[in-house]
Amino acid sequence: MIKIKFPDNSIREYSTGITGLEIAKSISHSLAKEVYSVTVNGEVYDLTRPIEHDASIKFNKWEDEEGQHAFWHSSAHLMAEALEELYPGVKFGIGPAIENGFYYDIDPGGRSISESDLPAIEKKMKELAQQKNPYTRKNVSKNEALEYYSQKGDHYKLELLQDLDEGTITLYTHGSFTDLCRGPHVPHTGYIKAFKLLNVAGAYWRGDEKNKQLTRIYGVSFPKQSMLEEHLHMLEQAKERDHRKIGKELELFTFSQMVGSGLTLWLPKGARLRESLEDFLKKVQRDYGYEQVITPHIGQKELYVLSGHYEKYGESSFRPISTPAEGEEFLLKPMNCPHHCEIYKFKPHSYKDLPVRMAEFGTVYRYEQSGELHGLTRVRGFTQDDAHIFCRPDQLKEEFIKVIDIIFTIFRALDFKDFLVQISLRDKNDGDKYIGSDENWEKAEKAILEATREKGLDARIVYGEAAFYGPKLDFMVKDALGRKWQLGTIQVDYNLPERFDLEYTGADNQKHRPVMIHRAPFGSMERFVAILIEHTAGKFPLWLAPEQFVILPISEKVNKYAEKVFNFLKNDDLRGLLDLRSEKIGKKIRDNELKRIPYLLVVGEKEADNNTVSVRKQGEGDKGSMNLEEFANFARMEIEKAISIVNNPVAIKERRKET
RNA sequence: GCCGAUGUAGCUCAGCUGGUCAGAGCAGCUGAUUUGUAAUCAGCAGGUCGGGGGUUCGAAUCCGUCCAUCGGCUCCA
Repeated sequence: MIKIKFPDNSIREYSTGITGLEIAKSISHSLAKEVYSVTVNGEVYDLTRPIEHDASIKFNKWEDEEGQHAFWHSSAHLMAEALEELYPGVKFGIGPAIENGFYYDIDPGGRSISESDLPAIEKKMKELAQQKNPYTRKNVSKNEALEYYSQKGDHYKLELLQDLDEGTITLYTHGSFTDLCRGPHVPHTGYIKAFKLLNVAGAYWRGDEKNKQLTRIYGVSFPKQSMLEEHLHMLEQAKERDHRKIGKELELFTFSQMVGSGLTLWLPKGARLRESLEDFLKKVQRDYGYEQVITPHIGQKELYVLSGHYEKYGESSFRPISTPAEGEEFLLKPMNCPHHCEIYKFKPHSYKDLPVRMAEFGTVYRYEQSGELHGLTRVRGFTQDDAHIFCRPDQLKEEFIKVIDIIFTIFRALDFKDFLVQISLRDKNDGDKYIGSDENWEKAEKAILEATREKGLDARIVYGEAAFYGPKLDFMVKDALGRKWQLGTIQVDYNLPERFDLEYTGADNQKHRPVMIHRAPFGSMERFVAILIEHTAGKFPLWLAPEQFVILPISEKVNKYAEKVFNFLKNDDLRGLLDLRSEKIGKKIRDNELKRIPYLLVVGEKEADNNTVSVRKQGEGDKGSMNLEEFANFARMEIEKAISIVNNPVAIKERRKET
């Protein structure tokens, strides 16, 4: 007999060699139907794998990552079996469960598999699933495994086997298919009731472009058909929110073959949106003691050789621009920091001047590979909401806190409620990788940790993820569909001050090296606008909407009054339109709703008589009537409420010092 | 860059196996309509079917090439 301990600390006795599934059944049949794997003393087991010793166990249901993982991984194997039956001789790479489903990398030999082949594969999978073939686990010696795969002629699996240790190797078999696999799997293929193969893509073996390209088939599966349908619906919704689609519909931006791919053309409405974001951040930054600077789009090649960026971006990016002068070369700037360092060097600095905070919406150019381009999120020219803070080491923590405040202000204004924070520190065992003294690193890391703690951030700390030039703090937001996006970043840099020989004079009348902080709360305007579009589905908050209101006269008889309302509101600093078309009111409402204009103001004879507007809010319908001043105030309040700055005592103190 | 797919009017798309196949809806223009909370009606105009080649008596339709766009290119057996 063995003792099994459950998560609630209760203990039950079972006979040795009992399986997870049998234990689950002994508790209740409904439980047994809901579990997909079982964690035994921290190791995830198949439900059908015997438990030989006393153990603490935890059942993994669909809600548990380990449960989903086993389910999707089993689905990948099911697909592999189908592929082997349909395409005899196919070779297999890896087939893991991923965040939202699974994939398998295969080498189909001379054949090519395209999306049109997926239905046939799905059909075969369905057939194999209905056979309810058990997934059986077998411990094998390395030699046995090597022999199996050399016989099969699958050199990918043989390569994988090279890296595995004797005694840890297991094979899983279901139906006619055997795969080298760590497991765990669900008991049999019949568990996989609902699935869909989503797309086919090329993927390099082991992710290395020097290796052969395999065919990757992505899929997703669920224990119930309804769950699959829900998931597919979610994917549909994501498609509907695609910033490229909405960007076109709302006339925000476009690309032109003539101008070049990856080079954004901001249309008037998109430019207005971007401008509102920039104005907002400029205002916030002014309050936090930043100074705007403006620097050119190109710089001498030597500048980037000095900064080290030439090494990183020079060869693989836009080629240097040569001039009629012998040996003179310029580079499109891939980063703003070298320019800002030169501004810092314009005059000597005292410790009393620091920190110096320099901000610029600086446009940079990097040559992304053609296949990497993607809407606004991956482009070849983009504008960073960049700033560099040059400060003393003892000011790091306070500066971090202020940047965090700025980022919070933005998140609040834009309604990003869910976000994750990651602190990337150095790996102390890998000291050679990093530039800067131990003492400085110590200080910087401590500053970040304290700043995040003081701000009450629940940050994930990752060792070894720091850049070679300094530790960093990253923010990731979750959008309305729960997708994660990397946004703002704050990075400490010891490297550039060194390379540019930046200095300040300390209280001791000695020269000291300032520390630099790079930070970009939005990241880049292009990427951020893309995220914002997908987050809001194009229904921007009032302060950002390119058109904030539209006046809809019921008939020509009230056009004069409509114009009066329009002029009144425009004078009140609101942006809007006047829809004088001779369409019926229903049509005007529909068209303007589709343009996602926040407020539709219907005016007819009734409104003209009373000096009012009938307010209709985008997506919400009729809100009743208001008089003109009332509506203007109402709109102004809504905007102010959104973009008011988080009250911050540090910022206020700073402002006083500067006046 | 690589693998696969796609590329027809401003937009969304139809056009199967090559022979009235150059179409529809929306948008645009013109006219009628003067309208009360998500599409009023009619007419007109719009494309050398991504570019440039080839096969063919004949190509949007087949082949190869270039360009662009889309899905991807380690979340490790």
